[in-house]
Amino acid sequence: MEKYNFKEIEKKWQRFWEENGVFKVIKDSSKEKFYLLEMFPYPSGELHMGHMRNYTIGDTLARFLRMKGYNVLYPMGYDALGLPAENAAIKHGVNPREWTYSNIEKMMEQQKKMGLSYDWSRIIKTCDPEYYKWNQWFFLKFYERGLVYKKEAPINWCPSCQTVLANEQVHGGRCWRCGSEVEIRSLSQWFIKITAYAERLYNDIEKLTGWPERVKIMQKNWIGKSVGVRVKFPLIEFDKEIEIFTTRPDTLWGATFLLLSPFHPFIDEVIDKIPNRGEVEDFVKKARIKEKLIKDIEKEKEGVFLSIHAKNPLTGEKIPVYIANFVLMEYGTGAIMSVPAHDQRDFEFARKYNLPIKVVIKPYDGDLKLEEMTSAYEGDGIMVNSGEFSGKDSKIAREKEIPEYLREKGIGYPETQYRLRDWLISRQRYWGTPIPIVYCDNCGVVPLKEKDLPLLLPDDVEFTGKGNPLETSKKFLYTNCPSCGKKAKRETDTMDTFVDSSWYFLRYLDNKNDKEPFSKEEAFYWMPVDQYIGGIEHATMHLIYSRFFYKVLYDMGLVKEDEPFKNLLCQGMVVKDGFKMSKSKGNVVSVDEIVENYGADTGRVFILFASPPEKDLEWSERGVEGSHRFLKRIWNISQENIETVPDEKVEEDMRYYLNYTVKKVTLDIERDFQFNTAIASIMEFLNRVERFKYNLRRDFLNKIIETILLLLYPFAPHITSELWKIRGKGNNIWENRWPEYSEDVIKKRKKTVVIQINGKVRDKIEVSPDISEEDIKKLVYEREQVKKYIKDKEILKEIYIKEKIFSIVVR
RNA sequence: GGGCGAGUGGCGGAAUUGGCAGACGCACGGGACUUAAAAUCCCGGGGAAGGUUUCUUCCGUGAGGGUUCGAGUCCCUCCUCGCCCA
Repeated sequence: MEKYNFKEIEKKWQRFWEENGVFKVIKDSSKEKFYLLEMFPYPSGELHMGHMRNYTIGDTLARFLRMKGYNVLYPMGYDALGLPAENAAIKHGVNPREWTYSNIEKMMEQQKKMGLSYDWSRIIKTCDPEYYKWNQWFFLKFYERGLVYKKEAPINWCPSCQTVLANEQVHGGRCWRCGSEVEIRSLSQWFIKITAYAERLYNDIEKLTGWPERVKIMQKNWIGKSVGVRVKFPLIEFDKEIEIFTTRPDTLWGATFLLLSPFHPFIDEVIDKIPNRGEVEDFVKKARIKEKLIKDIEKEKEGVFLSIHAKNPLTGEKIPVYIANFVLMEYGTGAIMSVPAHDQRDFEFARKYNLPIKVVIKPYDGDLKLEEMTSAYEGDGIMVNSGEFSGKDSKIAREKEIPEYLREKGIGYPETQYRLRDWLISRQRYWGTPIPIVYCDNCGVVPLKEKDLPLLLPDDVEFTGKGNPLETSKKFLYTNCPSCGKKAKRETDTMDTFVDSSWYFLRYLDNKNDKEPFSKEEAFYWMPVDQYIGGIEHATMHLIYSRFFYKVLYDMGLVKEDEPFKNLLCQGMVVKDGFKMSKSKGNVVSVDEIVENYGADTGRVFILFASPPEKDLEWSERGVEGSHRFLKRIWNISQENIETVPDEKVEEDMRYYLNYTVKKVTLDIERDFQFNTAIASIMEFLNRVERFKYNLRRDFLNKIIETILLLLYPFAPHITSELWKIRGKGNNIWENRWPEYSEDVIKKRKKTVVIQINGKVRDKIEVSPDISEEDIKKLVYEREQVKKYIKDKEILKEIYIKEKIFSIVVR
């Protein structure tokens, strides 16, 4: 018997799979399809353990499902546009294109060494013009549908580098390269109107029955639907109204001041008409920068009086208008009414600036005294001091009566607000999809013609770290207007890379199509994705943008349903010594190292065995060795030539355990992707087989070993392929059907029934299945143990749970 | 502050969803093989007390209480940690 030479074996089978195109798939309506998708990686140049975990889970599932008879689409590609390539260009002077393509090569190499069974012929790289052409095509289609528009929006600006910074390039309010303090500037940028789909995105979360609950909750929070009213507060010093949005119209009578966001446009309108101009300007300037830069730090509630008053439209009271740093311009109208008695933040603000507090809701079972309040009462109750609504239940009144009343009086109207903002897709960067727009002095903003796509990224650009490199390309910048033919200038913004990843799963279906992004026919066959696997970090952005994109495609008639991902699995992180693997922590274990030292099969088995997929995985070198030992035992037992002395009793037992194990492994994978327990039961079975192998008929032992190989194939494909061949079973283990099990054999087995007396286990008996309660009762009371414990006692109760437990209560 | 989730041996983790807690693996201890070590194989194990040769009893799933013949699992209160949103 040869040693388990995993290096040679793995290389050999990987070559075989590739050369024979074993995992290529095509549309085949005679088979049930299964679209298995993993989140495609950014080609940073090296795969990390998180990737390996993601792909190991996917590949195991893919191989399992193929044996189950599905037509499995299992593709891979690269999310290849984006900032790091450009950073490398600035730092090391390498061309982003070369840098990216060489990284892709490296990563593919690593993925192949893991033995992943992708259909590589379907590969996509988003930086290929053949790919991003369709980003541009979608942009034009969305434009036609009124889903794309341009507007002013704030950006991070480094005054020293003369460039726009992405949020991740801002470190502690400073430029990541030169350390200058970052400014906020306003720039005209492209947006996609995702808010037009907010309601559908929100409601359809219900359809996502195969998604983890927490992801759905995160999406709901992200979309942030709230039902309320919009109310107009007339100003006293100006002939104007301030509009506010509130979900608590039942507290309108308690609004004792108004708060504006520091970004509220009204501030600029009145700034030179107020007495405390300097103070206000100061506050606003600081608040605007802080707001953008230190988003996640707990903000001290601060404000400034605008020297203006409004009139509460319901009480007629004169109330002051303040600017406050915690009011968001992005949400609602950028202005809120403050009801300090019934909102904690307002309460704190009122106390700090000595503003009036007015109680308008009392708890159902008590009183609310202003003097005694130490915090706001935010619950529901009985309305007081609220004109004709006094005495009503706040919860009931705000649903319908109050909004209707406001509408009648012309004060306000019901409205639904979303936290979700339109999607800003403009990036002032080179390594992205050019936006297919030109600016013409005659015709204004003109979209390119479809036939002129793709609009290619030019090569004559300079990477200096200053400004947008695209602006340095003479070839790119100037063109003729598609409409009038006169000289025109191109848009130099490129698209957010989330555009690329919003539809990539459709391009796999038809990656060589040069007439359309994908054929409808392929999409109708393969979509939706049956199982999507990836990290939880994409719970909101990517997964919302993709859902949105897909709904638009549905409206365009390109796909047959309006949700792209039927089932979603979010795998946990890979940690070591309690921390996420990272360079800064110095606890990184490289994929290459594991494949080199133990083999891909060992790495795969360890990753799947150490933890269930959705939980974090603690990396353990010893654990890896354990998995390697397990494979060596498989290697050895598969090739042993032993003399056996069959024993019928042993064989009968073993027949049960064989069937039981097949069932357990099958259900563990199918039910919940419980690969860890599936592998554990294969190990358990192997332990038993080794103990009793001398007492089994040779052909039965062969069947057992071969079943183990089939069960193990999805987890450890190389070693099982090799052993299958060595045993003379043929070249292609993967062409076998997944093992079947006999429910009959499992059922016929004698069952152990536990006997409990007063809740304590006192004895156990073996019974044949389907034994009647009468018979089992007889057996139970014959037992010495039972007699001992019930002697001289009164039997109060007997409980029998079929084939499990017989419980007696005595006194 | 709000929402969600988790807490089980020395460690990673099991437990058919209310029915023998700790499967499987790691680490550990003992033994076999060996000049020796590695590798491999076999045996052992939650804790405590008694018994003294493998048997008995008690305690035990973050803490406390409850429901139940029976709770890691269900309910209430609290503590700690993680994630998301403020």
